[in-house]
Parts: sequence; structure tokens; C-alpha cells
Amino acid sequence: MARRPTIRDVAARAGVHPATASRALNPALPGRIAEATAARVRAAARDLGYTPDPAARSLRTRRSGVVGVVVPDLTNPVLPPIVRGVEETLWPAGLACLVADTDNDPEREASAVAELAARRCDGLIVASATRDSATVRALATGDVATVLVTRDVPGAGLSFVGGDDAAGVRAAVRHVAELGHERIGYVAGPADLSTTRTRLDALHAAVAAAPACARPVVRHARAYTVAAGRAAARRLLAADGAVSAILAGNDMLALGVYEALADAGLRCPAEISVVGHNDMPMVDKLEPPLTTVAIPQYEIGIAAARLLMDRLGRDRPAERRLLPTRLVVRRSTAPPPVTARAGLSR
Amino acid sequence: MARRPTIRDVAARAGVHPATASRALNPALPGRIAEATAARVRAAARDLGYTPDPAARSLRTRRSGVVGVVVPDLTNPVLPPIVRGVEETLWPAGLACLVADTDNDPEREASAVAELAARRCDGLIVASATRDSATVRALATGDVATVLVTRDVPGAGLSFVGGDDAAGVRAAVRHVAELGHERIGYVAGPADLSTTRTRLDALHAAVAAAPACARPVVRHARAYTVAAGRAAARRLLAADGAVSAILAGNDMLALGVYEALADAGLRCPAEISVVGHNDMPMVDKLEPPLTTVAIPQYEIGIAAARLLMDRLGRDRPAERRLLPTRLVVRRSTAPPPVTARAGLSR
DNA sequence: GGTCACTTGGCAATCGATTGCCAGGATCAC
DNA sequence: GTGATCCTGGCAATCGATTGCCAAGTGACC
Repeated sequence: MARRPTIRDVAARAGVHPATASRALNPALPGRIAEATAARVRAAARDLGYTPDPAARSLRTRRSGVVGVVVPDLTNPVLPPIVRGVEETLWPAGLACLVADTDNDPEREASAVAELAARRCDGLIVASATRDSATVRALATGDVATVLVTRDVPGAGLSFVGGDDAAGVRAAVRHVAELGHERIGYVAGPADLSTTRTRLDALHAAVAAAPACARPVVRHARAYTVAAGRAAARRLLAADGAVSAILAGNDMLALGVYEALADAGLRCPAEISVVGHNDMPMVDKLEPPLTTVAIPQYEIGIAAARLLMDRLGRDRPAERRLLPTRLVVRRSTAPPPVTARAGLSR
Repeated sequence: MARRPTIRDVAARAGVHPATASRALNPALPGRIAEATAARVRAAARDLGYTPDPAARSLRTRRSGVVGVVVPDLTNPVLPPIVRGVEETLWPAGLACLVADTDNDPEREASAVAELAARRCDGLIVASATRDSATVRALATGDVATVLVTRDVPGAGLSFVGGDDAAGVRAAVRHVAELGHERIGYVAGPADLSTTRTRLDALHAAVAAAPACARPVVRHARAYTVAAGRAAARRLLAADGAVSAILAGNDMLALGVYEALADAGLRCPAEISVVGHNDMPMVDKLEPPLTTVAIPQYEIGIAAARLLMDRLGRDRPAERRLLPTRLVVRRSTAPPPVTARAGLSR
């Protein structure tokens, strides 16, 4: 049966040396081969349906044309748009995406990165990093270009692309403050993620900047899940029954807050307002539709891929890019009740 | 700077020939090399941090250790769990996943498959196939092992893994029939997808088998999207104002049905019941929570990966596997209203 | 007419691992 | 003691594309 054509077959058909054929087919070598010859080679390649063997090519060139994408959990609705952005930017540049899921497990992250390195990926896009990930930190000194997405590792000196969470949180706080809320609760995510830290810091700063607002009441959830959000929101409500607005570290947690409110018999937004973060699909269809901070996931993916490509080959300094976020006001936020539950505890 | 160690370095350190080192490291060659020697080689490899160069290996072995995964749209919540299942099954077997998104575009599907073939993928998992996809049909005669997921190409002779949609639809019809619904509407997906056909055929059969039921009223949506579902549901309601239950080809369409009902001022489930298909994340949090047919997405991914691995190398006949589906009854279904809207048109 | 520069294309080495074949030595049986 | 058999490990070819170097050919210019 017909073996795949090689460059020698193409060369033979075009009546030239394989080296000539190789050069004729390489667009990076303009004018290196006479146009007439190059055209003959291209025609031969087309007739034969020739595609260069990537194994042979990368053996010689030391580049694989493959980028590893490490995600914490593809099932998390935030990630697919990012991966799509990455993938759609990389394909046209001749780069393919190897996707590895870590399930938020540091060990699996380590083995995924090791496996990806063993496969000689040209670059890595990592969305799974915890703030102290030794695995990721080690990448900074390695020879494979790396871009972090969404989750940063402070001080590691790696490039990073994410949404401008701080601005989003500021907008959210301003929004509820303008509605008249003075006692604000915050359900934060797990402390080992940079997103948690960024959002929490921004929250404190923004609340401090709102003259009428009391110090926010903060509780950490153990994970960015609905169940953890519910538990944290319960603890928060138990700690301070006077909060009239709860912001959540992300939409999953906000869903948990919804459940905790239902458990406590509190109506949203009549009695308590809720704000999420990320603008996951479908949160506009909840009851009530969730007010949340939208982050440009797809664009983040694109930007990460571009940044990575910039860094391939050349040795450029790490770069940080924050893309604009936007507060999407829906119906989970409203002015605080006049019959002041808040008043009780004053 | 230190170049990556090669098998020659390992061999030199262990005091053996590279060929011996290669064999010592190959677990498929048990006893080919004396255990003492093999241990020495393994130790050397470990000390040096040796990992074989995949390019060199696959150049020689003609296998890349890479599987292409072609999805129609990663953003569709049905797909991530499938991809995870595939990926988590393939990694431990030493296979990596190249993911390509086609955005439901036949041209992009064709170029993705071509690109994946050019990269010498060992196998392909395709979730994007339309019933008549020439691209996919051509894979049946090619030399790369292929497994279709979720969407089949009838008569192509390719392996297929999906949910048992027909059983799911039968259960859904039985459910609404038992609730007392007699006039059933169906918002079907686009006709060029096998899932649409399977589900629609099952619907007709199941309704015909329910003695009390009239012929179902069917309208096709142009795509599996909320907007298309809404438009189709409107047409359906306009065509027959007497339906008391609407089944949808998938949950996206069901969301569209919800919107169309809201537009028409009809309450669900009091006036009209709705059933979806797929059990997407979050549909349990809609108002009302959606009754739908759950398909085992993650398991489908796993099964597809297993099937593919079975077919790698050996030339096995195509195989079809349907995994059990399950009707999840929530609150979007209820008995039809007694004040018979239906009665009006009788 | 001669020299020089430039263009074009060929030669052969190279990337790193795998594997068919072979040889030396040990083991065993007769 | 001799021959057959097995075990172990080495030799070298091979996979297919790329690229540094070189040589032949072409044209220009003085």
C-alpha cells in the first residue's frame, strides 16, 4: 500500500535534489530558490499530497510546533472560552494544543507539566497555578516559554494574562454602595489562589474607600464550588446577621450564596443583594439573574496565546497583561431593605 | 548550557551500548536485557533525568503517541466532560490529546482533520460530525483509527460512542404521557445531525406507542442554540395552540422554549410542561428546574478513548456503543391544566 | 577578456531512538 | 569433549527533513 510521500519523492518528481525541494517549500527562505524551480516543486508536492513529517522536522529543528495547555478543570465554565481563544490563535500559526487537565490537584499538575516537557512542547500555557506552586515556579528558570492565565504566581517572574479583577471588584463595591448598602459581606475563594487574593485585596480597598461602609465581613470558602460557597455563606450570615449585600469570589460561590440565602429564608434581592464574579454562562437565567463581574475569557485566551508566540524563540522579559472587566448589573442587586435588619444589630 | 541528555549519555554512564540502553528502558522487552544491566541503565537514566525525545522515537517507530480530538464547540457545556473523560483515559496510556475546535463549521472541520492527519496522529476522536460529513466519511477508509462521539455518521462504518438517546426520549415521552399529556410538541435540532434524527425518530415511535397521544407537532430549530430554540418554539406554538407539553432536542433548545413560553405569557409547568435533553450544568437551577434526559458524558469520553486504544495497531471492526441515559425529573413537568386549553381546539 | 559577485542547487552530515542481525560467551546435554 | 542452544549485548542502518558548506553557472563591470 502507498506509503506517505516524502520530500525525496517530491524532489524526484520535480527533478531536483531533496535539499532544493525542502528549501523551495520553506516560505521563510524567499528567493533562495529560483521561482520557476520552486513552482515545480510546489506542484509536485501538491500532486503527491505531500505533507512534511513533523517528527522528522522537529527532530532536526528542535521545535515541536506543540504548545501544552494546563487547565485545572475543563468542566469549569470559565475555562472553555479561554481554551478556545488559545487554540484558535495558535492553530493559524502552525501550533497545536495539547490539553492536560489537573483536576486542581498539585500532583497531577506536576506530572502534567513533566509529561508536557517530556514531549518537548515549545511553550506552555498554565491556568492551574496555585500561588505557591513549586511546579510552576520551576518553569520560570526552565527553557520552555510559559504564560500563566487567570491564576498568577507572584514573584515567579512569569508572564501573566488575566482579567482586571481589581477594577471589577471596585465597580461591584461602588455599585452596591451606591444602592445604599453599608454592611457588605464577602465570600472569598481559597487563599492559595492569586485570584482570591487580588479580589479580596481590591474588596478591602474599595470598601475602605466608600465612606458610608463598615468593614466588610469576610469568610473563605474551601474551594470555588457551590457547596463550599454555601457553607461559607452560612458561616458569614451566622457571624453577622446585618449584612445586606454579599459579594462572592466567583459565580460558583455566588450560587452557593443563593442556596444559603434560601436556607436562611432570606429573599434576594429584596433582603440581601448578591454579586458574583466571572459571568459564567447561564447565570443570567438564574432566579434572580445574577449581577456579576464579566471577564473577557475568550480575549484572555487570545492574548495569552499571542504573548506566548511573542516569547517563542526570542528571550523576552516577562510581561503582565490585565484585560478590562465589566460589571453586569442584573436583578440580584437592589437597595437594602428599609425595615432595617441592619438596624437591629446597631 | 546543559543540553538534554540523550540515550547515548545514559548508555555511556551505564557503560553499555546505546542499543542496550534503549532495550533496557523498554518495558515491552522483558528479560531481553539482564536485570543487573537494566537496573544500571535505569539508574543512569534517573540520575541524568533522561526522557526520550518523542520526535526521534516517533520518527523511528512511526507512531506519534498523539490523538486528535475534534470538537464542534468546546463552549458547549456537553463537551468538556467528554473531553475530560477522553483525556484522563488517554494520558495514563501515554497518549496526549490535541484538541481542535471546529465551531460547527464543515470547512474548519476539514482543515482540522487535515492538520491533525499531517501531524501524524495515531488516532482521532471526532465529536463534530454531521450526518453527511465527507471529511469524516473519508476517515473510514484512511489509515488513522477513528472513533465518533455523540454524533454519528450513518453508514460510514466508523466506531461510535454515545448516549442511548432513544431510550432517553422514550422515558421522557412515557413521563409526560403518564402525567396525562396528550398533545405533545417537539422542538427538534438541525436535521443534519445524527442526534437530531435519533431523538426525533424515537419521539415519533414513543408517541405512537402511547395510546392516548395525538401525533406530535414537530418544528426544527436551525441550530442547537437558545435563539433557534426560541424561534422554533414560537412557530410550534403558533401552529398548534393546544400542545400541553414540549420536548426539546437538547437543553439549549429547552432554554429557548422557556423564553418562547415567557413571550407567550404561558407558565411552566402550570400551563405547559417542558423536557430537555443532556442535563447541562445549571439547568437544575433554572426557574423552574428543568426535567431533562441525562447522558453520561464523562463515561462516553472514557468509553471513546478505550475504544480508540483497542483499535490502535490492530485492525478491528467498527463498533457501536450506547451508554445508558436517565430521565431526571425536576419541576418543569406537571400534569396538564384541567381548564383545557387543549379543549378549545378539539 | 578577465575578475568578481551573486545566484542556484547539490552533497552530506545531523537530529536521537529503535531494531534486525550477528557474535561472543555461557550453559547444557549427550 | 563436542556440539547445540540460549542469553546478552554490540553494530550499524534507518526513519525524513533540514541546513552548512561548497561548486557550478550566470551576469556584470572594468
